[in-house]
Amino acid sequence: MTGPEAITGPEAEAASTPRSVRARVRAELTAEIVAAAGEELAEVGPAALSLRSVARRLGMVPSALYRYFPSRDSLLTALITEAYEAVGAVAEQAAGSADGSLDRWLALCRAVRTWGRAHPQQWALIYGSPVPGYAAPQTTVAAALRVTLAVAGVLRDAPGARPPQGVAPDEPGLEPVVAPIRDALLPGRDAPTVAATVLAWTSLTGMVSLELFGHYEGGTTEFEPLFAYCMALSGRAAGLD
Amino acid sequence: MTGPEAITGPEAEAASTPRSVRARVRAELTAEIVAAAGEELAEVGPAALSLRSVARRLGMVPSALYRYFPSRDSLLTALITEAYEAVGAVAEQAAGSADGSLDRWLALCRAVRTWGRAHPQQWALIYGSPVPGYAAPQTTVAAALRVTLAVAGVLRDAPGARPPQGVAPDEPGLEPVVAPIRDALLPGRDAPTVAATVLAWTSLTGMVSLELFGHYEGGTTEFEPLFAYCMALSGRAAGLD
DNA sequence: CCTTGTCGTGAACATCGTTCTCGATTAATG
DNA sequence: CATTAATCGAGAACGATGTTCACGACAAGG
Repeated sequence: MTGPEAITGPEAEAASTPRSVRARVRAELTAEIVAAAGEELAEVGPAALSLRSVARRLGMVPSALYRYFPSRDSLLTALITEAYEAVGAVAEQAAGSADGSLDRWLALCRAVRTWGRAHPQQWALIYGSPVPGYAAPQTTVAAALRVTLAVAGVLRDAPGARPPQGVAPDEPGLEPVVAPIRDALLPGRDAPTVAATVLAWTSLTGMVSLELFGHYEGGTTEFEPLFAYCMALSGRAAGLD
Repeated sequence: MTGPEAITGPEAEAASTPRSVRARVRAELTAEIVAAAGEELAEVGPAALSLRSVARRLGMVPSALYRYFPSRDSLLTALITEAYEAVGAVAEQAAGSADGSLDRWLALCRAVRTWGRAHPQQWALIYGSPVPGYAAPQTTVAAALRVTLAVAGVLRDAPGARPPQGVAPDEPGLEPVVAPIRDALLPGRDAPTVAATVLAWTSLTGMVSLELFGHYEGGTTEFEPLFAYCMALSGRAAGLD
């Protein structure tokens, strides 16, 4: 439940400079395990990820893994944070390599979709249904925040904060729901803009999930133009230009 | 892979009038199994759904279930179609019990979300990540079409077919992607409207999934106003009024 | 040097999906 | 009605899974 730190003892290896030799080889092996688990994940998917096959891949005996991860769930946690960091990184990079808020948004969307198509199992791991008895620990929500922040970053320095078009009559009770999101991500925006931003982010993950999970069976034609058009639509609704 | 029909033999019980006594008790027991599996699903979720515990719940021995379902996957298939039918039914009913295309859309959205919150495991089963080695058979895609048709029905008799506001410059290559969707669901609409409809449907599933899968950690405040506002936004963008 | 803690091994347990054989019971046939 | 054929449930078995435990081998620190 708490990740590998729970069994490393008091040494608290701060990931930068493991003091003893023991601690360093331990850190290396831990990384190797995560890497092997990542390969296994990419092949068989999250639900079928078997601790024993990860051990086989490393030439270890299954019980040896328990010196590094207290359970299969904690190994999954490591993979989850890794996946969040990966998609967050490509989102940040894409958002930084374009000019104009709408183009930055579109670049981010394309990058996220490309990453998802390249790593469908990791996508399923973080945006699919949660694994059975798994409760997301704090470390994963922190990693998940990274990609959310990348999205918010694009929206934050939009030029106009132009209120979304087609605005519905003010929904009563919108304000209290929107307040925590605005404070965390989009200070100063009005409630409709924040809502439109949430909708844009939701559309992005929803569209990629629908495609990856096989809910779009409209043939083999290239999906990209529809995706780009829809993301442009949602971006404009959120005030991008 | 093919469902229970694969082992019932040539009698082809047409679900209406099982001829022999044997066939009737068989149909009843099959229904009981699906019901017990549904309860189990609601408690432990799709990935942890155990064929043995379903058998225990019924006081049977595990191997006995194989007289009715050739594998655990086929049992999952039955649950999947059942879930699709259920959410399709509530969507149809909600869409029929309101006037005005936007209000019908909002009623449908609220009904779908309510159903999802009441049956999160079934939601995960159909809109979450697909189970490991599972390939959706034809029967499930037919059932999935039902809710899609309900959505399209609302959009179809929208008054204006008013082109979505904030329309982006015509994306090249939009037309061929949109064509099969238009032919199947929204004959006569222009490409931007069809795209906005896809976006609206995506936003609905995406928003419910995000909420159910715990990706919205903005506190315990009531999510409903934000949901309703966002769905109104996406509905208007698709030309509803 | 010797103690202490870490690590890999191997056996074990409970659970899972699935297959098989074996009586028992029911439906169809002469 | 008697006999044959089909269906069904029970139970044992196989390989696989996650997890726990006791046991040695080894390095670190006093």
